[in-house]
Amino acid sequence: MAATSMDQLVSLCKRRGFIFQNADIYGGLQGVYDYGPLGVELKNNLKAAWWRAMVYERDDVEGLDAAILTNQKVLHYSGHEDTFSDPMTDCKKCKGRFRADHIKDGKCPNCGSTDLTEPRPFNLMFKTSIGPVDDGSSFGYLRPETAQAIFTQFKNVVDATSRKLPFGIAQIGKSFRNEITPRNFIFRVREFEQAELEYFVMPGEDEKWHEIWKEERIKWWEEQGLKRENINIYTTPKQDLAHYAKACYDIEYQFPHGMEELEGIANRTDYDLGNHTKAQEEMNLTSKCHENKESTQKLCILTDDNKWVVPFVIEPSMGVDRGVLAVMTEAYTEEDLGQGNSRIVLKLKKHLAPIKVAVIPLKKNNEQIMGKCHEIKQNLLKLGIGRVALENTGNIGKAYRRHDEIGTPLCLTVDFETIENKPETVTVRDRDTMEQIRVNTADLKDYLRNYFNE
RNA sequence: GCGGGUGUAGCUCAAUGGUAGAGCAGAAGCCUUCCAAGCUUAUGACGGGGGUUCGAUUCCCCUCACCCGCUCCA
Repeated sequence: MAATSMDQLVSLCKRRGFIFQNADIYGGLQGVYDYGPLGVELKNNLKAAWWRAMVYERDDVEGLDAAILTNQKVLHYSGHEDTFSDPMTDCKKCKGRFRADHIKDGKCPNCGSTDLTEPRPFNLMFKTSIGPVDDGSSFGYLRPETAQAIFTQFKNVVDATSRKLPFGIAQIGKSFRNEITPRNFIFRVREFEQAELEYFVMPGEDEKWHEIWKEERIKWWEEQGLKRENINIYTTPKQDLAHYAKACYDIEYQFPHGMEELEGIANRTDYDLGNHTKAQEEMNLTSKCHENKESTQKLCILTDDNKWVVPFVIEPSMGVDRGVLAVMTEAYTEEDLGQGNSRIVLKLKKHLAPIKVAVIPLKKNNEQIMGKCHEIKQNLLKLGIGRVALENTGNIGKAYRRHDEIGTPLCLTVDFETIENKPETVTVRDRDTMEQIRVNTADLKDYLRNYFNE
């Protein structure tokens, strides 16, 4: 049974140090959160899993890490300046809010009232002045998506790597949107992290690749622990598509607040490369693009039969924070152990667990036991499996509960048998089954290596 | 931004127009103690600002944040 309310997760996140409200001591900042000691581990693990699947395990993807500050021209030609700035109008009668350009004849689309407020601009992009003088003459944007730099660096990447179609460029990083209403914990926030792949294909092969990526991504999410029954694939209706997309699948997940988007997989056609390319008239573009006299490059690639084409793009784009929320939601479990005894267990996949192994002394005021704990911890760190924690609570049962709650897959306990008997052994306790076995400390490294690599 | 709700310790919750209580967690210590709710000790809070009042955590106003709806979408 997964988490059923956001409150359960918010409470756990704060209590154990996964996620905090940003600027908490000053009353917070709307739609901005910070990742604490365990949250940063979990998030890094999720990003690493994505990078591994998207870049290392493929032969056709390169990585990129571009700047957040963005030249205004990039977002002008990308279409974001036009479409990410919506004048909004409120109906005073039914309290509805609508984009001003959706209102016909000055009437509210909902109730027909003509008692409307003046349209007010609502810019979804964060604008910031660049350089020492803040007179508005020089400004840039914080990027509203990581994708644009992949398009603007397309030619550089192709030239540097000699790639042929199909191939992709992957990037993980922060994006910023001035959301009208941040809501639902880390689900909709103003500063967030994306993991995006732009996969470039021959025009005409785009629909095939769109299907392939949809299946790939569902499979990946299942590997992160999400149950298929909690995932829904939503096909965006034509009229609701983003300005750049020809078609879009949303991978939705059953969050505590509802079935909502976790990842979008869009067919962006040749819209973006087309917009940012010069000499558009020579390019046989299928998209309606901004006329561009400022770009210095043709964003195209040579095919095997020596033709220059502007590729189509399939874009699987995941919200990293939403991913963290999803895997936590799925992993959150309350178990009844009988006799009024219960435990909370975060049944995270082991590659995502913030702490891989906890080393626990049976008795903390025994120098020999504590010394052995330190020794074992230092030894295990050399495995490179991730974070190994040394516990020094005096109560073994509480230590187990604590590590259940933060998802630590294995607890090693050093007891009197460890220091008194030969061969030297420790108990290894499994998070999900609570079962224990004794393992010879000489075999511990191999045991853990196998456990975490399987 | 609009409408509705909430805001007391790290977490979950009490009480009160007159010095704010508890459980759990956390800290130190005890216990040859393997699955929380044994023992001892110390620690910890009324989101922020203004007003009414002799006195405000409590009443009023503003503000900030969170939750629900509109909206949005990674």
